[in-house]
Amino acid sequence: MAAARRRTDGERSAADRILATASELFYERGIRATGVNTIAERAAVTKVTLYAHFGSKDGLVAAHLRARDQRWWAEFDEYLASCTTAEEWLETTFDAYQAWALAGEFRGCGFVNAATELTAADHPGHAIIGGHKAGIRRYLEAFATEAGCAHPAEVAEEWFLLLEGATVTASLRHSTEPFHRARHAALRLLPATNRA
Amino acid sequence: MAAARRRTDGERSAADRILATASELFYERGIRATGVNTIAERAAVTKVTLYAHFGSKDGLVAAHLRARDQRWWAEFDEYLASCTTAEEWLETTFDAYQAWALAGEFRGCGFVNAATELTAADHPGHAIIGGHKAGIRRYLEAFATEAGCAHPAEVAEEWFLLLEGATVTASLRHSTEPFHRARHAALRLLPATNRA
DNA sequence: TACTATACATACAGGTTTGTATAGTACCAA
DNA sequence: TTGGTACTATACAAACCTGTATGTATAGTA
Repeated sequence: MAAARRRTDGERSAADRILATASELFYERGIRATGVNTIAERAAVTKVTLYAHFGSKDGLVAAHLRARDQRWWAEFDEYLASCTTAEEWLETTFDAYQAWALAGEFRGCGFVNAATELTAADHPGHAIIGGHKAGIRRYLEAFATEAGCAHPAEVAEEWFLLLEGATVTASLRHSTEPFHRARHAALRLLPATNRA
Repeated sequence: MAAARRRTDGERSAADRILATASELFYERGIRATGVNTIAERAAVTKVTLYAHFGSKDGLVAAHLRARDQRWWAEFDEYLASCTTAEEWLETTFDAYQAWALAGEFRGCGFVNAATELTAADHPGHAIIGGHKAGIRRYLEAFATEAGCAHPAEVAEEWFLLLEGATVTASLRHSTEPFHRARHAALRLLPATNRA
């Protein structure tokens, strides 16, 4: 029937378009609230193509989470590239979260939101989400170790809890002030365990 | 056709059964994932009765959030009834959260989960959720004031962020350890702002 | 006795969901 | 020129969704 339009040079592949569209809609509207029909339509792709690439909606959800994880680390690393001391890293981490919340429609952590929607305990997404969060905690622990904390794992965990709490609260309150407050608390927790 | 079975003495009304069932399923499976058909069936009630009482699914969601808020405060107040000093209140607050996470299937904060599912910004649920969280913050601020903190609002907010972060993290990790860690951090944040 | 409230049963409308089946088209490389 | 890849278009199955229409039965109250 209609033509399979030949993809011109700078154009993204169908798979790329599907994944980008899905990531956007899954985050902004939620996973259950976003149907594959809508994704296919917005990506200017047929449902057949979508299923050929991702197998199922759950497969697309997993791919979305993997892609989001990659994007997250790329942006985060770039944000922290100029830091030198551990204190600077720590502060900039909270600033990075705040900047992220200011850019575009903020709906909290996409991984946490996905986890609450994926009620099937064996969904492949849960492993990706867990890995993402574990990675952040390792990152923070490296800061704490570098800062010479006596118990780096514990301080890192406390920073992590502040970041998670600030993310949820900033989303609910439509404000970035919680990140500022969390940063303040994190700095106060740093010397107390360590070099007092 | 079949009888409208007369409710015997100790038996709950249809409305009560609907609300209890909905609260259970909305929390355990999520709001979008729970259909009104399922709720009616599990509550041993017809869909017509459900709609007569709550008007719409959104109406039922709002009623569920209101009821959950009431239950929450009742349990919380009871848990903190025996406390006398502000420090004791603070510690017991974190213990109460931990105990809550241990009882039954823990899926994080039902209000936060609901907020991420209710993508319509004008859904009546959002006001209830916001009120619930504001109430907790006020409670914490009262502790901080009683403890003689110089900046009670700010310390209370930091405790609040720790509680929120611990709740999300405990849910994702299927562990209550985050509450223990959060309590530890909260206590370290108490004297630092205040009576140092 | 008459009225009202509450709940029942059944059926359906109209839409959306995920996923598949079938057939046709455009391009590239051997 | 032939075959493979990547895609399009349309149509459908089967289940589920929210919400309503219609009629019936029971119990308390005036």
